Amino acid sequence: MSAIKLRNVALSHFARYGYEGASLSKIAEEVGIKKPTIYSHYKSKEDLFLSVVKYVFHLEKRQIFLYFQKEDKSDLKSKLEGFFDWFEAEFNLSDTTKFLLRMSYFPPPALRNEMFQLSTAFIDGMERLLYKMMKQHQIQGELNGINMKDAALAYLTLVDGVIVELLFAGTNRYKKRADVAFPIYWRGIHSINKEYLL
Amino acid sequence: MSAIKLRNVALSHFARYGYEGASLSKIAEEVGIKKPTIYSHYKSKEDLFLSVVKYVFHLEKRQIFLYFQKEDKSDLKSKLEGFFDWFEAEFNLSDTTKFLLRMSYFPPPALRNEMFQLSTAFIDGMERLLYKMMKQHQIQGELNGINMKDAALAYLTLVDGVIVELLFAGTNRYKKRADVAFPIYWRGIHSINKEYLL
DNA sequence: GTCTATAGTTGGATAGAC
DNA sequence: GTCTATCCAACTATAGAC
Repeated sequence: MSAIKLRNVALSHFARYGYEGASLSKIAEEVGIKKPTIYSHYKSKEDLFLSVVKYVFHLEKRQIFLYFQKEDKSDLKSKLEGFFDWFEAEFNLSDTTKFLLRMSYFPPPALRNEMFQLSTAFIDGMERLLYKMMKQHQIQGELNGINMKDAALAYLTLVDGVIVELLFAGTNRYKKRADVAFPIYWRGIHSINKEYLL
Repeated sequence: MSAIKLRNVALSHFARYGYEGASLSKIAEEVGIKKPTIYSHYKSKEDLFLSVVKYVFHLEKRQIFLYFQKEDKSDLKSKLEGFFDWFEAEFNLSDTTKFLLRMSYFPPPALRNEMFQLSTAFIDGMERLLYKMMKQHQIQGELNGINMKDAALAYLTLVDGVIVELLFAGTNRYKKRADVAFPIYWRGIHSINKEYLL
């Protein structure tokens, strides 16, 4: 009954080597079973992959939701700013995020449509979550006169821009980007001075 | 003498299917030659790949340099803002950018170090190019009191955040991100009002 | 559920004729 | 430079014993 371990090892291999680059032999080897045993759990490589995909999307959504729900940093700025540190820790802890990013950006061609729908739904969910949260802080007076939908979308853009640096340039450059770009974003959504609109 | 066509087809296949997913048989088929003929041009798949990599980095650097050098939009804001439209056109025209992004984010494991160095150098070059250009506009008085290195880095972060949306969500969402996030960035680097620093 | 054995295909790569 | 023919290793997947 190594179904869970199998899924976790598969996740890690897909994240590191891609769908085509991942080998069922090597996955089985790391799990400690023989290759044909995989087929008693999943009927094909695609089946295994899709199982991992669904698991990862569910997990990631939940994790991010929990982060923003936490009460220890109750003001919005701390939450948005602190997200980068939290994310880096998550990223280094497991391969789920790397898997999610890789398979969203470059899905196996045969599963392109399914992946597109899943990742679009995921991003939409993030946008709604952020929007809802920012709206609450607007009522509390922290974000007067700001277009919340734009602010949420721009924040997601910022997050993506910082994260891709983590993918291939490592922790140091990631942190630098976050430290530099977030304050500019934060000032950008607050400066409603018309002088700067053109 | 189909060396150039071979390189272009290989580029397109690596971009769409990844290093492992690309097949020399299929590449040869699309070129209109037989598979062993590839080996009269390149001594291995890795060799073909690295040849494409160097070509693409050279090309991309040159393209971006030329865009920012152009004189038709001489003010900085137009250039930074117009980059997104220009980039989208480039992206849809060929697979070079997709190749570059894919192989920078998720290089073939055996070539991880080489790719890391190449993409780091590329990004550094972009940062210097932007910094230099912004510095000129600062002298002209367009960007008073702004930390140029930070502004350049934040702009690259913005660009990356917008581009990744193009990778998997398509043109519409890409444009939306650019339209929403750029003005916030632009205001962010201009609002030196200390009220918004904390 | 897990194994051994193996089918069937495709992968990258080479030898040698033209 | 391009081909045919071929090699060998690796892949996904299946059959059938335990």
